[in-house]
Amino acid sequence: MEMDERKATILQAIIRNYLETGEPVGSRTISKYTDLNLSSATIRNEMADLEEMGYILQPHTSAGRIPSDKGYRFYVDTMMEAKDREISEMKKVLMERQDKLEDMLKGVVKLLAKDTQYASLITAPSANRNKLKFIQLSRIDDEHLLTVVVKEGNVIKNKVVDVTEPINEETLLKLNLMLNTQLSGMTMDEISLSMITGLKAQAGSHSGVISEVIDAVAEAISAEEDLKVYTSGANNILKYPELSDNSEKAGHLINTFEEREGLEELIIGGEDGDEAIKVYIGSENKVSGMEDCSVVTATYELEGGMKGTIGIVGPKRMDYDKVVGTLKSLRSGLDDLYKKDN
Amino acid sequence: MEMDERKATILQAIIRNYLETGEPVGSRTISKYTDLNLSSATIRNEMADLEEMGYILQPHTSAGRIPSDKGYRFYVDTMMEAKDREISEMKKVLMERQDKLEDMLKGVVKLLAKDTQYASLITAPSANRNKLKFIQLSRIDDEHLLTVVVKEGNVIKNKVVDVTEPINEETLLKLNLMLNTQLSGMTMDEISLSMITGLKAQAGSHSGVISEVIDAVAEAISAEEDLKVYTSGANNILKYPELSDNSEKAGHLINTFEEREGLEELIIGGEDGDEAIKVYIGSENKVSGMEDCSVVTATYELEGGMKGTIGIVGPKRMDYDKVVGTLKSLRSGLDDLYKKDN
DNA sequence: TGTTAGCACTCGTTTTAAAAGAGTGCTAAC
DNA sequence: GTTAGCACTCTTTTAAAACGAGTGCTAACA
Repeated sequence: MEMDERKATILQAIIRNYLETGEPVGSRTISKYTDLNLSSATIRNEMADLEEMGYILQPHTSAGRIPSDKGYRFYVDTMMEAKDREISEMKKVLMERQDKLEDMLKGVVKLLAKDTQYASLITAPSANRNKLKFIQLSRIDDEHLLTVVVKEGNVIKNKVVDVTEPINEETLLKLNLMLNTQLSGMTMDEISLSMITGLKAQAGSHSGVISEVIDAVAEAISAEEDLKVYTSGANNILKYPELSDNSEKAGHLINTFEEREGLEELIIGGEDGDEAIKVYIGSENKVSGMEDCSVVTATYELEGGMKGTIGIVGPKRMDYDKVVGTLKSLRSGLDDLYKKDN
Repeated sequence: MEMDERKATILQAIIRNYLETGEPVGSRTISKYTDLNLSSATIRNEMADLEEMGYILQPHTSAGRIPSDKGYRFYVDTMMEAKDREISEMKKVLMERQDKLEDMLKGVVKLLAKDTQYASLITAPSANRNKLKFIQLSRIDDEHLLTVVVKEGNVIKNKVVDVTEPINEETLLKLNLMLNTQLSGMTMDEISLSMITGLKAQAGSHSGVISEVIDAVAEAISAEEDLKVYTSGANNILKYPELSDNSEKAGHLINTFEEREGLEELIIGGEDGDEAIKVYIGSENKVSGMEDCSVVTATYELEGGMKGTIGIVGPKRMDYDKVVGTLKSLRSGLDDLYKKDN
């Protein structure tokens, strides 16, 4: 048995209808819905075929059909008609140009959740190339030293280092000079153990401080840490019975969003293909507890190679066309904006 | 009519029972529950009195009674028997002494939610006295200057300042010296407009930079901003029908926890009385959407006068004894720990 | 050979009625 | 002041019936 055009039309009609209503759809409905002019009996035959082929399922004997994961996949891959959507409200948020990136991201994710009615997340853009721009040691008081690490892209990290004996201003100047001469422009990988040993030797009695400073640098430079995630609309999960009926699972999902733990899984690992927008249906995504969800992700890029990800999590019957369209628009919106005025 | 001892005993029994079961409690139950040796009929009379006095309510004619807000309040104020609870698991988290305060707080709030089965929040400790310790300007590149502001308690803030024309190292040194001489040790209030004007004058052609730096200082020093809130267990709300039945309201609550907005309301404004642990029942707390909840808050203090708040949000029939006991223990746990080894 | 009308059958959902049960308030007696 | 008893109220539970959406199959049709 193979998928011919008529079967595809019927499958599409079934999915469209199910996305709208959330109810299993029967042959009679399709018979009227499509302009194929076929009787419900004929549709029934075709539906039996589609079921056999694995594109649709019957929840129970006397019910209509619902799409299977395979069915959704087919739809998304070949039948979807994503139109770019107007996202004027979000553009407005972008335009207001909060001086704090954080506020902007919070605003966007909130509007996204409101607009789509699905749970949403966004990660702060981060540069891949984690080069050290410069280091600055300053004396806070006799026991504490402040280490400021500035990375490429002007990302700043601080760490307070305890010192056992006071360090005078002169030594500090020397240390600063030494550190910057040797380390600026380096990436994590390029800082070798021998360099560290060398630095310590040069630092003489202050080698302990150097160790701590190097630690601070390592911490600052390792990309993983500051993958900040903002979320909104976890409560939308309650709106979809297929997700909220099992309150155990629903709670787990909500918790994931509240604590933002494990969400990285959604976002990484998708770097291989260069498709900017990706759809994961049901068990296609690996985050535990999200087997009944679909996830759509989009990567966006700001000037300077800063990349971030936007994600939408909803029921499998999410409105793929709409979501993909929205993300597409939002993506280019973010890009444009930053290219223009920064 | 006034509250005599017997009425109080009965009221207590009603509340205790209702906290356990969540069901309206009838006269017969109380007759057996207490050791007053009274028949259900007598209890009924007393209950009628208690209802008239406003301590209990009848959801409908043929149902038992449930406590009113006034009833809960009476219970909490005069009848509660909070015992300090063993919070060994949390102590363990504290002991492990995450080098990051953030991780520690996340751990604590998570365990707290798990232990109590209510939604929980904790704010990062912050010093009240927002004195400036020192300022450091550094050159990032020709267009950017880094401002590092260190506050009392070694809290650090950064800001990148755009400059129109390059500033050389020498000028930078001068500016640094100038700023620190004049500003360190100051609080927000003490930095007057005349001082700022003076600084600008001294800075000559770089007065623009000074303005920006002052802005950074103002931003860093204003206490309000970095009231970081960590939450956990919002999903516990789903466990209590009285909160989750109205999924509109439940969603709103969950959203509040997810986005951590408006939670400050719970926490501030309670500074007046010096009771460390406070209980807000139902409409006693002002956060919108929490009329059906009770909130228990505790303030904790770390060395150096750093203060933070812990909060528990649950249904009005929350187990006050347990929650207050837990918070009491946790509070002293946090205190002890930091006093000991920092 | 593909399409369709017709019909028996399945199975979840809704409706309806009845019964059960929990609890009260009141009265009258102890 | 306390309590047994009883009628009454309202919700919850249970059971049964009716409904209805939808299917699969057969047989007839073009």
